Amino acid sequence: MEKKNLQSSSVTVADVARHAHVSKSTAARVLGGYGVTSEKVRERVQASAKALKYRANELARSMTTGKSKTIGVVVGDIENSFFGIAVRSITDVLNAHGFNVILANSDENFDVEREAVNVLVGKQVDGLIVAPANRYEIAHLENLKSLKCAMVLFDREIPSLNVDTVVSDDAEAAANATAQFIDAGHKRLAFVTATQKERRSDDGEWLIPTSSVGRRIEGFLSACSRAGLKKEDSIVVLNSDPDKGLAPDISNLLDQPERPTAILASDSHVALEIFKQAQERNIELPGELSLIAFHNADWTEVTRPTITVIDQPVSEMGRWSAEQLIKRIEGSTEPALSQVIKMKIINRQSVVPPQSVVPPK
Amino acid sequence: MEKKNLQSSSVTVADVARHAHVSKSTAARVLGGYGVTSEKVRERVQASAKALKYRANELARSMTTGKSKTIGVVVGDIENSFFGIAVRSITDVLNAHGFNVILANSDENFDVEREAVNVLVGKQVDGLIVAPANRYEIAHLENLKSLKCAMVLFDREIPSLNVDTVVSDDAEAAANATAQFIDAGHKRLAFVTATQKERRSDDGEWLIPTSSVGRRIEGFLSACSRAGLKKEDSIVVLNSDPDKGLAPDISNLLDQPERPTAILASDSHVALEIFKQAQERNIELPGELSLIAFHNADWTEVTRPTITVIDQPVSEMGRWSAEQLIKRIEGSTEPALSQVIKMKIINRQSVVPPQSVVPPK
DNA sequence: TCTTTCATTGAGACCGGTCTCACTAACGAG
DNA sequence: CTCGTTAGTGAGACCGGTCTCAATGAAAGA
Repeated sequence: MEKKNLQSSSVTVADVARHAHVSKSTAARVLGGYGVTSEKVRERVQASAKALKYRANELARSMTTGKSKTIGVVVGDIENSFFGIAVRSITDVLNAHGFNVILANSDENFDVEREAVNVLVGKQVDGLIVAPANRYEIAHLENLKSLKCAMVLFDREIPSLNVDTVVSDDAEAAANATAQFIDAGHKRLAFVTATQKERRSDDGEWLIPTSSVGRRIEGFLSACSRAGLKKEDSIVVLNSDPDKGLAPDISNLLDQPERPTAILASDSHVALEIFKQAQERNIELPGELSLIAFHNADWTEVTRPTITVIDQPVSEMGRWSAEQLIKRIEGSTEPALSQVIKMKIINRQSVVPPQSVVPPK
Repeated sequence: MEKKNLQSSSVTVADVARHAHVSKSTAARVLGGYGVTSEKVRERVQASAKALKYRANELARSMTTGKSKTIGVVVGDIENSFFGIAVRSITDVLNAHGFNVILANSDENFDVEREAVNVLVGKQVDGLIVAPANRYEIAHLENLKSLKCAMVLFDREIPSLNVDTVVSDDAEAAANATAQFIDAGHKRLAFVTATQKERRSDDGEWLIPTSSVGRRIEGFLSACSRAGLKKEDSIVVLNSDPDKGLAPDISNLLDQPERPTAILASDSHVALEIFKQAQERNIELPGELSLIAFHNADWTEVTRPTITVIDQPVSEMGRWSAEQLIKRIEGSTEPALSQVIKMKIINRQSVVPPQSVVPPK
């Protein structure tokens, strides 16, 4: 009553101990829930804690235990519903196991990602779930292996890292969707993504930094060549100028004299932009343009036509990554797992044979 | 070379100091970037730090400084694009100022929210941005006022808390949208939200826990009564069974013999469900049913008809909340601000006079 | 040459918990 | 009655940083 005129600054174990007339050690045992204490003392300490409105300082706790009960999650862009759903399922699983999530957006920029990873490691996260923006820039992730920080890659693989990874079967799904176009009679196809290509590799080729997109392109191209399509009839549209966004590239694609009759969109944002621009140009869907989109976005069921999509089991991927991370944190030492979750095509109305081969009724 | 056979456990200032042949204090000064050090020593310490791959332990740093450089953000559901955008803009601002974000989903459940807030405070966050799920349950937030933890309310106000708050002008915008329906000749209107009503208050009335939704309903009802609409012609549809979701409630609404001719949807999810169910029932939009939705979701531009929306400046709200929080953390003591950000209606094609008053051409 | 000043450094307390270890008292066994 | 065992407690080191304060030594002024 005469002491403690400090305004509000936090109440510590020592304060509670003093109030309950026990040693700091004993109060800590009660409040920390470890060791042994007598019934009598326990009640007394708890009463004091309540009276003083004691709150444990988790930072101090983490300092000594070495466990922060915090996980870093690094995604491309939380605004994107793909990552929104992923983060949701990840946090649900982690929270259920007593972990909290520090969220970081890489903006699909490698430098931002590296910085984010460093900060998170500095904050002593127990683990990381990362959707790496660039499969060719992996030094910052490689460094983690020497630390006690668990890691799971989400949606994008980096085989050389040899670390737990969950992806969907991007190449196969893209190939299947492409085959569906080809089976319907399409001869000029495009794959459209908002990803940019990057620095030439040693052998002079352009590289796709985002592994999932890269694999989709592989699938698309292999299905095209398997069907004997000419190279110039299997168009891959990338983002040519990040400042302007993808819209100009889609304009170019739709305005070219021999525009494709079928497009595979790498995500729902891309599909929406294609849909919008087709409407503006009075390009009739699906008659003049067939469309398949990755990601079963909610709105793809209400457009006319409804849109055939490749449904990514995002929640399942999120859940797997979180559960696997927890296993690692709990000490699992099994060899790195690579989980591939199958996608399935949901057939709706946006794929039909190209107009030219269908005689008008 | 003879010591330090510890496998990988972290390198500390003391280790660096030893390696550089200086005291712990001096090494700490260099690595922490405070105090004064000579050029020579600085270089030597930095070289040692690099050689040993030193990484600062931010937890330890936070312990002594009392600043964790971490902010807790509690939203209803990150899967919802409204919150997705909000979190994005919040993290952008905070990251730019050196803060990290711990994300928590309340699922619009008060108990979850309270628990989340407690955990975050335990983790010594420097501040909190909260979208409180229940404006009548505020004890957990009131407690924070005695702590050194800054707070800003996002999208939902609790006047009695007297804390910085950013909201949009929900009542006014709802009233304007409703007036637009009425001006077009509609006489039977509905407001639809996924929120549930809750425990009767003392005077026997049902309460809407989500402040923003509550204010929208107020605006809707006051515009209705101002226009002289009968009470039974101003329908408010709430979620009657959280387990089943809102779909059955929308079914009921659309299947009733005298269904409304215009609906105001409280968010884009609700609007999508209404749109979908109207399509299933061959209810023609906008002829048989006019629709206005809160939130300018990307897909509202590609449906047929395109949907008139109330555009919420979500990013601006997010930015404001983050900037205001930073001001508080930096010590601002100005009286609590209440920022109201105006929404504006984006007129598209989904509002027309009701079919019965328009003679078919 | 002696004192003063200032820049630089080192020693050690501290943050708020956890945890090891020693100590006490009570109990049952021999 | 003495000894070993054990439940319960307290003292104090420790985690990895920050920060205060005193000590050192060289340069500058007298």
